[in-house]
Amino acid sequence: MSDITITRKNYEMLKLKNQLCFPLYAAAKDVVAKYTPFLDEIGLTYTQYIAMMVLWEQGEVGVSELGGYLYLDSNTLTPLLKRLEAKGLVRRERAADGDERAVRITLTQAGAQLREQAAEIPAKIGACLPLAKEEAETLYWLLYKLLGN
Amino acid sequence: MSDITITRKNYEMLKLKNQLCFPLYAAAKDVVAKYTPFLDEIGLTYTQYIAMMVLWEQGEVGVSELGGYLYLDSNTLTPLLKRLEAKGLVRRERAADGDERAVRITLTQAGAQLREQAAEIPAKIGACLPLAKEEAETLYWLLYKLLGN
DNA sequence: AATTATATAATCGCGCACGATTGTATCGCG
DNA sequence: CGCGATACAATCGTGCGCGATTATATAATT
Repeated sequence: MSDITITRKNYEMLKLKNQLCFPLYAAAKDVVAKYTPFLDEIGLTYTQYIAMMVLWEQGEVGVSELGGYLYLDSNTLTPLLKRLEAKGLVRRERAADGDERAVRITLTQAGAQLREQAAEIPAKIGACLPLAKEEAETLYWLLYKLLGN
Repeated sequence: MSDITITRKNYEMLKLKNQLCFPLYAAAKDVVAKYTPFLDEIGLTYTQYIAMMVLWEQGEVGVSELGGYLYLDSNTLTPLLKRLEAKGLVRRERAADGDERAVRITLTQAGAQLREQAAEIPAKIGACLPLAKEEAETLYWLLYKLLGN
């Protein structure tokens, strides 16, 4: 082993192509971008869409409960939910009887009805991702493992 | 098969847990968050860090060339590079002789020296990701396939 | 040479993300 | 009961991302 190898720093790991995080970062942006044309049709952003998905499934949630599903906090969710409220898709109200701190998010009729159009999207996205079914399942599994679940 | 199965819409695919994109989105944020304490020590954000990585490797790049590596455009990069310039890490200059449209990004001495501290980061990150080496390699490969490469 | 097309970076606007703080309500404990 | 700790949502500031547009310089075409 030469003196050079010993004394010089090894910058190999610092190259973009040797990083796991970079393709993760880039692929996440890329896939969200694939949603955009479909989400534009129903007037939602990607983050608004996943928030609506939780509401369609749960019916009613609190802000921090929603944040638990989405890995987001009130600093992101409060303005986002206000925008969904402005579009007439959700209601935000503090229970008059119960805990005055908690804000309950519920679907309006328009918000509930939007589910029907949204239901077309997963299949459309699946069709334009360049992964075989088995690869998608492996990726799904690895991502949840990376998330620590 | 019952009438209900035929007439009702199937919302199964619309559930968060059946989506591939959501763990991708969440894991990307989560891993970037793991970088933050290390990047704080050298005063960079994650996006600034990957921009510096390209510069450390390439020495000198144009704005759109950099965008080609990072999947970003001038609308994101111009203000980011101005912030790196304000920190004294890069220079932005139009060639007096050549193409007056192109902006060349070069490292200052401080920017070049920062590489040494940054070189510690990949190993630290690798150590706190809950994936075995082989899993990380599979994930890496699947992400690049998803990116269309 | 004049005109049109293309390339390049910058600018603008909006919606996230997220660290940090604030204000209020509820809970736990003595 | 009182009071400190905790929970909850909102607010604030900064930095991305990105669609859309703009300004200018270069290239291509007639």
